Amino acid sequence: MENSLNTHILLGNAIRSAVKSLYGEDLTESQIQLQKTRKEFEGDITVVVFPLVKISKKGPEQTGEAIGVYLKEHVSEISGFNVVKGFLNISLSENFWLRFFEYAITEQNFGIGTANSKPRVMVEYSSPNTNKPLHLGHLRNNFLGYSVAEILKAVGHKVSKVQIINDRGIHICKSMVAWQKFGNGETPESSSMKGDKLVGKYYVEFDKEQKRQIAVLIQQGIAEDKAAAQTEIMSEAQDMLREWEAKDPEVIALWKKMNGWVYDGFAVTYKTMGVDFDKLYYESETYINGKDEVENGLKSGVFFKKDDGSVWIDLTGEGLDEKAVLRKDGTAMYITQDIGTAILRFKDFPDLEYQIYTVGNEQEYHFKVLLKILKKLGFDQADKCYHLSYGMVELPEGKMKSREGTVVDADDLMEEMATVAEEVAKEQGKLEGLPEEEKKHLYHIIGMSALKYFLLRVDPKKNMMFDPKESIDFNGNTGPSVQYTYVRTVAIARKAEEGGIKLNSGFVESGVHLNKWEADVIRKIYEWPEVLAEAARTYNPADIAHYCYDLARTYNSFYHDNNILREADVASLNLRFALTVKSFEVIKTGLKLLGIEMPERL
RNA sequence: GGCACUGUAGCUCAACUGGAUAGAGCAUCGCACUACGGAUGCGAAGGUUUGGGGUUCGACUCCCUACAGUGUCACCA
Repeated sequence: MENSLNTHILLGNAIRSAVKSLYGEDLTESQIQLQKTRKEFEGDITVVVFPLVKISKKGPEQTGEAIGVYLKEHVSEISGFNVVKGFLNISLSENFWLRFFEYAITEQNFGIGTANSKPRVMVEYSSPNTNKPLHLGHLRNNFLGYSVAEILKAVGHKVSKVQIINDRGIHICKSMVAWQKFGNGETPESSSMKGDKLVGKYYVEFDKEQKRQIAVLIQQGIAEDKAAAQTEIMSEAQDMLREWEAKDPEVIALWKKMNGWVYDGFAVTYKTMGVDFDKLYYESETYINGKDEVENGLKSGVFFKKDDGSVWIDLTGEGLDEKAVLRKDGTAMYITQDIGTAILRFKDFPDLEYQIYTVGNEQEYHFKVLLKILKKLGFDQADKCYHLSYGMVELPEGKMKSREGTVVDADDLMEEMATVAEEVAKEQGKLEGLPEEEKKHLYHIIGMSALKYFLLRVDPKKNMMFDPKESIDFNGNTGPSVQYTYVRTVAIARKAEEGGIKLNSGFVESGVHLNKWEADVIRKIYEWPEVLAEAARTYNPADIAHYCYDLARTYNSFYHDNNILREADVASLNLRFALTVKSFEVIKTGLKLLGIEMPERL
């Protein structure tokens, strides 16, 4: 935005020269405090004068008054001011707001940065294990990671969305063993199950058999903790892992087959979620890099070897513990693989500036350790790795918990959301008379918006409570309610167009006066670029969600008690039409960054 | 037990990073509307920001302390 439309630059400079001329001193950046004027006071922008009283050596009111007089005299955009306690409230002229708005409607990508104008950022999210289906926790993870990536893209970064697939290790061997023993050659086709569900089923089967065998051993007088490691089925899984590492052709073939099923299943789930990836990393490939890095670190003395052959790092000097990075049998661990992957990624993308890991907060310690290790290995880009940590999602007691455990399956939940959307829509008589196929699509869109909006509107780092019923309400702070407002603005815009009202500029010349509502909406739109920039800086999509909701409400507040297309002269009609169009453009852009689709009708 | 995060209206969440009288939505109550114990609109009520100290012009925000919740402290991932 040009400087004459940027209030911070405009007022910042003016205040600087005001203080210079009144009191003969230069101000630092931190002494100029500007904020949006609160609703209950008159004005647009507020200068906090407390930091200036030390310089003026006068009371806050006096100081504010003096600066206010100076500003009004020297800045043509300022139409008035008032001082309340230590707050100087400044009103900007209609001319300023109209000029801004004319600028905003000519920018089709208002607020969005120039594509690829900023350094590359990598966002990792999802990163599932391949032995079981995606669950509720993955939903928050995926939506958060996807949204952050889209936000960064919107402000101009090159973005690579990636995930690391944990396709290797004892967990997948468990599913394989169980399938061999109990599967009778069952496939996704023969059982008409999603592939990930099928493999997950055998993971559970393994667990059952394991428990059964443990019970038998305990009966034979073996201690419980030892029994777990001595079962026949467990040793079969361990054998299989060893065979896998030795690249036994039969084991590898089975591993590929079952992982293939899982990927097919995941693909369906990701499609429903509406997320995607630019590049996939597989642990089965990257763990080698990790072992190499450990090897190098061992030579340079960063790591040390214990008598049994396991390799460690001593982080007690950092206030952490000793940490193993390689098992005594030389096999790689979770962290080994992560060391390799981090370094590999910066090699894969030489222009990579920053890396964001979207991973749950239960792994905060893990990442602290990982970054320390990378740093000790002399990998300076460790400072450019950020753990985007998020809290757990809980559900209201009882409902929607799957039979056995506490795990809520992602596919089931998303399907349930569409069903609830259907119920609510039917109850309220919406969508009547639409073809069945279109209805189905809309139920899906509504259900997903409810889910996404609800999960994203909460500060990521906090644990949260997800209530499906509350999330899908067409009133209140929900995705569907924002969608609903959006659809209404589309209808109004359509009606205006049919009525021959055209979107054009020239508001400044036409001499329109802004009523309160119009001024409110313009001011709200003015905030958009700042909100987006802030969200990109803090990796927090919640800011965007709240903003979109606020804008929708601000817009709505007028719609409810006025017919905005009536009772106005031509210039005002044009302005209102333009406000309608711009409002829904901004809302649509905002929600798109959250991965929420906008229906054309509802 | 050590470390980390969290604690705001009955419930789910905000509060522009130290600013004005702590805001929304559900739920509740009142009014309007009416085929309706519904949907909608308007309005009201709801708070010692877990307790206690401190820092300053000013604290939900920063510091100390107590309490409560969650996570984590594996040759698991």
